[in-house]
Amino acid sequence: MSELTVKEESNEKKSLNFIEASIENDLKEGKNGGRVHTRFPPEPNGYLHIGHAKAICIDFGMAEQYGGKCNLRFDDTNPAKEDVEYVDSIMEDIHWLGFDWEDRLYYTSDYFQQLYDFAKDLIRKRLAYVDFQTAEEISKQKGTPTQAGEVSPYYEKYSVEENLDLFERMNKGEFEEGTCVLRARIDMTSPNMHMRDPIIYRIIKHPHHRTGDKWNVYPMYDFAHGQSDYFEGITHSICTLEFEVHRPLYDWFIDQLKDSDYRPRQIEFNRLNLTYTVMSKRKLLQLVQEGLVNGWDDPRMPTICGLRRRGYTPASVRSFINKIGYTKFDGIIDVSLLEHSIREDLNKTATRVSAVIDPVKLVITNYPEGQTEMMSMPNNPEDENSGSHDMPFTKELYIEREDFMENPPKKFFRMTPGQEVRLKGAYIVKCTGCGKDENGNVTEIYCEYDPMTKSGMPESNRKVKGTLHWVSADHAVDAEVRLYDRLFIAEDLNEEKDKDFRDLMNPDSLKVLKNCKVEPFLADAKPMDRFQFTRLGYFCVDKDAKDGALIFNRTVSLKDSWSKEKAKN
RNA sequence: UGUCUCAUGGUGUAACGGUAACACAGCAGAUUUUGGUUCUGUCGUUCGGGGUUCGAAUCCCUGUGAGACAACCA
Repeated sequence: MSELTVKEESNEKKSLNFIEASIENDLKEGKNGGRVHTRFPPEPNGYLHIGHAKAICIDFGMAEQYGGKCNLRFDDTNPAKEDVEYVDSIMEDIHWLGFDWEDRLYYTSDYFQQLYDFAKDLIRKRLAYVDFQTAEEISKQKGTPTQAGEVSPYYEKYSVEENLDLFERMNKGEFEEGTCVLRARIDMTSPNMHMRDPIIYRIIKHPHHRTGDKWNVYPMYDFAHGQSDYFEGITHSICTLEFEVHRPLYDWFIDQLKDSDYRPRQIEFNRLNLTYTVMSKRKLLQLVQEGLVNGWDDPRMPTICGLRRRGYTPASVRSFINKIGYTKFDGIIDVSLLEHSIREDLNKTATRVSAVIDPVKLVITNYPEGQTEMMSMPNNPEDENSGSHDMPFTKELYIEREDFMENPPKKFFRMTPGQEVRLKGAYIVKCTGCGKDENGNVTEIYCEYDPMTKSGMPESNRKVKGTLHWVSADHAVDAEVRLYDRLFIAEDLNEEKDKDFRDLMNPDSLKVLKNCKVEPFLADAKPMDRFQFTRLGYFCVDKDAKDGALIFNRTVSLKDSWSKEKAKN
């Protein structure tokens, strides 16, 4: 489907965002030999979400736009938290979005030796020292944002040779986790906390998913990221705003490392927040682990795999990212913009089919018993080349229960006694009444059809207020339909600081309908196939579906002006 | 009583010293064999106070508000 249409939306004229402006400025000044080389650096400790999609689009997008390259680099400096499980899913998600790193797949662990050697250089230059204090002591000495830190008693305790020896012994495993660390020697009085002799190496005796038990010391993020950029020849290291305070440290290490004019530069943009959902890895993990959702790819999750299973197309996600822009303002995007993006895409591409999700029987009392007519239904009125498919029409049909009202409010244009409606693609019928059970529930609806109003006949052009979708009771196929709604009831979860986000979950975020009737054309639909259920919304076949057991996920409903009208009364 | 960053309609984003605009959302109407789509119209915006300038959303000062930073996480 539209997975392959990657570059179609890039040709529209747009003003430059601040990242593009700054890259173009670097280019104009001839920095780094006119190269643009970016990287996407996920930590393999969770699944990618739509916020990462934003990062992926800018990282790969800038490279593409300026004739450069973008590396994929797994930032695997903490073996205690990371796992190969995540590596594969991350690569799958990037590819699904339509981006490719070609042969440039790297791991920060590829540079462990270089980083280790660089750390020893710093020791030799007296710019790093081994500190045997506890985490609490170090933290206490670090001061607070408003109060300077104090110099560590280990600052000058050992000679260069002793520090070198100690660091090597740390790596040999002679010390237990937490007994000592290697710190860069910068400035304990710096107003920037990150410059107060940051820890650059700590002992972790947990096997690494790629290097096994080769190392007992692992570099911290700040000591790995910028240097890895440098080793790979990255020119623009684009990341989110919370790393802004780290930039002086990023630059400090690069200064110690560089031996030419080349230098990578960190640029920070605003992270994506969406209304009615959470975006932090920690909270997403919690939802999964506590069984509050059905896994990382639960269609209610803002994960890439969740959106995929929900029925979002890569093109729609990219178009959404394209609309929200990159700035330094920390705002929150209305999910309705995401929904608009997928409707916009699917309206052009999804085949229209008939499905009744809350069926009630409609009997056409004057239609011949046992007769079946095949009605031709256009696959997509938005696309003349999309063709059509046939749908059987019989005396007994199913229609939506909510499309009938015995005593309707004003502006109800659907089935009600005495009123004519059109059965889409078939005949105009007039409702004559309904049958009820002993509790007064409608069990059947009766109508008469006008044989002269079959679609295509001149009389079918008669003005009728309402058009209903239907399926033949004799031919309908059973299906399960899963209706999804927003996961949370609060618009901005960040505003609800005093509440646990789990208490703000929407109890109706998933409704499973088991007794749905779909047209026979759908009988052999396959997982991930996308459709528009006429008048209802966009749906895709869930991966749990099997032959003979159809399951559909609602991606998004159609816009519904009737429900708004109804709400007014 | 620190450092850094940010502040434009309800939500985002543009305008780069010269008429404040675009998208989404909302509202109203037209078209429609989907109460969908499409089309038209409409509502509504520069955080406050000073200054520079013929002219300020934009530059300067100041105030206010918001976010980030005190993990041996990334």
